Amino acid sequence: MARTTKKLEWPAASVDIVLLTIRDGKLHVALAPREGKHRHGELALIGGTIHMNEDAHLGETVERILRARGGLEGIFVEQLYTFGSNTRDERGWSVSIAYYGLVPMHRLEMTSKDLKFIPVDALPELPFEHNRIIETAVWRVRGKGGYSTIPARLLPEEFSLTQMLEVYEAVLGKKLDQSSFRRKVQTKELVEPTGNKVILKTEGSKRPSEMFRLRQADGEETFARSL
Amino acid sequence: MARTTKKLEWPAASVDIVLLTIRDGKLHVALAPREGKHRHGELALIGGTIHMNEDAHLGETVERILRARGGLEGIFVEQLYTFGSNTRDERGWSVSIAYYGLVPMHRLEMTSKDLKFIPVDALPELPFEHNRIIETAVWRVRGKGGYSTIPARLLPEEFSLTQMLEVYEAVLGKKLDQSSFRRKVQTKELVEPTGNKVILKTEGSKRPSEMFRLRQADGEETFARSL
DNA sequence: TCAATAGTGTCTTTCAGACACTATGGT
DNA sequence: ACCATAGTGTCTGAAAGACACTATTGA
Repeated sequence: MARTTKKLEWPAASVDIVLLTIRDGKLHVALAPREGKHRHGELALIGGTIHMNEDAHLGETVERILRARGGLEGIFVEQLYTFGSNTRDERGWSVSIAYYGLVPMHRLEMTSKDLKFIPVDALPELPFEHNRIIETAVWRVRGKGGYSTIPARLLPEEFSLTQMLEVYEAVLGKKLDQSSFRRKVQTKELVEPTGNKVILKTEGSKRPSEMFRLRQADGEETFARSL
Repeated sequence: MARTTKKLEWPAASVDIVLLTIRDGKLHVALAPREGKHRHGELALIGGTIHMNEDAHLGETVERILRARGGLEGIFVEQLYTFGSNTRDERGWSVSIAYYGLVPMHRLEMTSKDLKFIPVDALPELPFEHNRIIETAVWRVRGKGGYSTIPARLLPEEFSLTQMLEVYEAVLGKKLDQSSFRRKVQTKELVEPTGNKVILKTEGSKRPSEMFRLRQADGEETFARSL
């Protein structure tokens, strides 16, 4: 089919990661100033190209990028969507394989110096269709995610059910009933007690909470229903 | 970062489509013998490369491929997942942006001559990780899809509720209760009557069925539940 | 009037949502 | 004893699953 046997040209391919976390009860996304020469210094999603000699598969590209960004390892990451067109990058046809990741709140600080966390509902105009990519990630976490244990990945290893409730409220953007939430989470055995009791609220703390950890979800099961 | 400014090499990128349909009450996938010189004649998913001069975005690549395959237009297609590694194609690093599509049963015949429809649970060994891609598509349709109106895209424009029930049974791989199914589908207003009554079963037909069409789903809403 | 498929009614169980209640421990 | 937060009990209503029932037509 190719008219000549000259080497095929492929579209530029990169991996972009929508790193989400919670600050002040609201979802934030991590952005960083671009380092190369193209659009140098502009805020954008963290990302990079596939290093064909180092990376065996896309997952390794993602891990490498996260490691380079200040030692983020072992966080929850999932592929989001692949965006490709001849308009999203002025240099020509490009494909962005987008992932999203959830960073536990307490690990915010240890991430690389020049990451900026911006509330997802107050984003500036970003290059390369990154606004759209972030919207897609938020939509995914709120939709499919809101009814699964995925948002719990925003919590520290050990957490109280009140904290967990608050994370779900932040993600879904609405108040939830405490009683129903506890019932669901416990009867479905999504969490298990660690045996510890801790007083959490910074001031005016009274009764300590039972602490829980996420029960190893076999394949991130969703808590949905049937037809 | 690049050691020299020689032109960057990008991984090979292609789009592969898992075309699903129902035959004899079971899910089948469309495969075609490969046409290029590499692995010529081997059965594989339909797909192709991005034509950077013709295709404005990935959606157009998909549409072009489907058109080339015997005039499939206007069928339901959705992006599935992107697979990328240095092992899935022996020629080197490659990325496959996979889509899945649902072909209404009655349009089977008009598709290109050399498409073969194989039951998804009786696939031969396929090249390029295509088995895994098909598994992912089936898993997606059964999971997320099973609780949405997506499987209804396997039906003709106009269908009876019994036909619809049968499609869902085929997709989910289990019997469903007729009464509950009708209730759900009607109270949620997923379908609307066309006003026609038709006798469907080829032989020994008796009472005619009300015919329905899919009500234009605003954004393919899922019928799931809450936390 | 019978055969065959289309379509309905109703009971039970499950579970979300609402909301009032009790429990614990620091001050 | 009091207060703030942790955690429980219980009622109601919606909807799924099971299953028996009625309806409509052709032959």
